[in-house]
Amino acid sequence: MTTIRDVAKCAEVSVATVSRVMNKNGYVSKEAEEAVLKAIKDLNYKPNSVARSLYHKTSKMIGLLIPDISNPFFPELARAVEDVALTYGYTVVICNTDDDSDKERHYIDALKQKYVDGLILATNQLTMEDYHDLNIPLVMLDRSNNQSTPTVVSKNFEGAKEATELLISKGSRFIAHIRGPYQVKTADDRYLGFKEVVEDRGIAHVVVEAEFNIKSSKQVTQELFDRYPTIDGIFASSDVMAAGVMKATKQLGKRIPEDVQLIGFDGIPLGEMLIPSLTTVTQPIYKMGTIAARLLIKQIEKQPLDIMKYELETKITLGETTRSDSFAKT
Amino acid sequence: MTTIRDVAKCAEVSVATVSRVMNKNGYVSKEAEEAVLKAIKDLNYKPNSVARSLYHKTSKMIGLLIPDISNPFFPELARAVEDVALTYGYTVVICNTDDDSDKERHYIDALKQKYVDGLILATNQLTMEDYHDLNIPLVMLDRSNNQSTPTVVSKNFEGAKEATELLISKGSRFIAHIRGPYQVKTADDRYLGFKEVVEDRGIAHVVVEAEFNIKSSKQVTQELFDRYPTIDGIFASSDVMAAGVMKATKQLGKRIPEDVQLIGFDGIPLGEMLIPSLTTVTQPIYKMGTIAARLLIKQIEKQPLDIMKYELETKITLGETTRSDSFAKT
DNA sequence: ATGAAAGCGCTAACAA
DNA sequence: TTGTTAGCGCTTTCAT
Repeated sequence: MTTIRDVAKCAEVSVATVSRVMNKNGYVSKEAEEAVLKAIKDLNYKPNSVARSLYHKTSKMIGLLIPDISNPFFPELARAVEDVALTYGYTVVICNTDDDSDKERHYIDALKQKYVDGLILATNQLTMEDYHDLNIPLVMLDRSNNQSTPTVVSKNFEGAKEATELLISKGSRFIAHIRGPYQVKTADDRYLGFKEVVEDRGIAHVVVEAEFNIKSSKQVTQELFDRYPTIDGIFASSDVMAAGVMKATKQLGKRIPEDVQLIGFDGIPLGEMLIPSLTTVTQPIYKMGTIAARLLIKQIEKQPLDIMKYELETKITLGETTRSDSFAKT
Repeated sequence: MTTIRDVAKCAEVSVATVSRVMNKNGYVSKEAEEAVLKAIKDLNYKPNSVARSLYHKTSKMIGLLIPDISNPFFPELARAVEDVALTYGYTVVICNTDDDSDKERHYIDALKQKYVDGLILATNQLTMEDYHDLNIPLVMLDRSNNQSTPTVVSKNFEGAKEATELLISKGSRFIAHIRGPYQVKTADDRYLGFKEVVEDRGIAHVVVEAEFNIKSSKQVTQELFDRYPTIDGIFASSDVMAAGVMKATKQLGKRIPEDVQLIGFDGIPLGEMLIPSLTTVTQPIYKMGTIAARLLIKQIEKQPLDIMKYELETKITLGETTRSDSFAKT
């Protein structure tokens, strides 16, 4: 590894001068600068970022904490964060917490010891106090929690309302909502949106809980139809869950959308791949990731934040799991 | 941030002693050790890994270079690598290269400057010489390239043969293979397996190229049926591609598996979510990731490698896109 | 058994 | 304009 000393020797100047030309600060004569630049090139010198980190107490790294990269909601988010980070010269470290507080704590410790410059939290098992004590820039992504930390979420409540209204407008009269885990804010907001609409409209409904995976939602759906065979509309709290619903209804011999209409939430690529393709509430996932990344980098670079809480619009993506002709029922 | 000096002061010993108890080497008296341990606990001291890195020229970080985390083949791989890394105390940095050599080079440079201990390459845009010059432990994952670097791949050639044979045994007589890009070794091997079987058996066939994404394969499939309406079997080089095939056939009014049988490759969770569920050649993706990670860590820790090239078995997963009754044709 | 001090590669304050 | 040097937090050699 060639160091700054090698460059200094080669260019016949001091290390300070080399440092000055690299960081473009301080006075350096034209000749000295050229000599240094040439030496850097000749030796193919790359400054050692560890040494830099040690001095500056920063690392040009940001941590992204997510529950599980295998869950198809997260790769796109991660990709967005990385793309933005790259353009600002940051490296992102993705950590899978499995919604386990010990893992989360472990990763946070490890990252702090590496002087990470900031954290994007798409998971939250710790208390806000814990997070606050970290004393580094933070952004909450997808799972909001409090007011004081910059947050990026989509309009889960409104999106859920629209989803429910869509099912009703297309003729569903007994609607089930498969909600996500109780602790998860996102799942709660969607549930509340659903609840408001069905209650307002006086629509028969039932709510059951499932995990955000296909297996759980499939099983829950089976039990649901066991008890309530006349359900004619389902709002699943995520697209992956909706896929589970489709599996279950297929097995039960119910037709989608003729017998049961289905709408998901998220708008991940999977939805389009399904047959029939999934009607869903699309979140701007990539955009959420980019905003979160920019918000974090702004904090790191001590720029003022104009907006603390981004609530992004969702939009309905019409697929084939809802009927095209309103009110028709086969 | 509390440093080793604070601990030393608190325990009334020198920093050398503190270092000794942390690293469990050198002689330390019982009393000194206890005092230090207590101080560490009291101050909630966490050693600074950047300083450590600077001295040791290692970072306990490994880099994982993949084309794109949004491609559903990679999250599980990444997850496996991370799980293993975690148990050995390593942090993994995932980098999306988009199969772009500049990006790959950029990331490799950035990682080297951070003293990453090793790299897992699930992408390869650079020459073997470039990789070799890096002079750090390497593992090639999924995309093998040469002999001298430890490699983990699955039996693409054999898997492709089995896939093709399955289609034939279940009655397909005019088979299309949608292969992946020419430069990709994996795609080549699968193509060669296909070719061997159809030629040996004298089965009518056609091969077209597509990218490893749904859009490309959908379009290619449409063109395929335009020219060869009598195709009755398709072997897609990946599951995502197979999803594209399903989309296209649906649109063309062809039934799967009655009119056309379909088999994919990979065994990603998506396959099961599809309706009908996908018959595919399942690779042990998670296992590949864990082996690659262990192989890398072994090298980093200077342990001998007993096997340089892992070629893992694939297995056929029967879904609903192939017929259950051989030779039956509706 | 323990401490003082040099050094990992870099930056910045201070001197010249 | 440039060089010398202390120091970022840690490890390890060399004295003691």
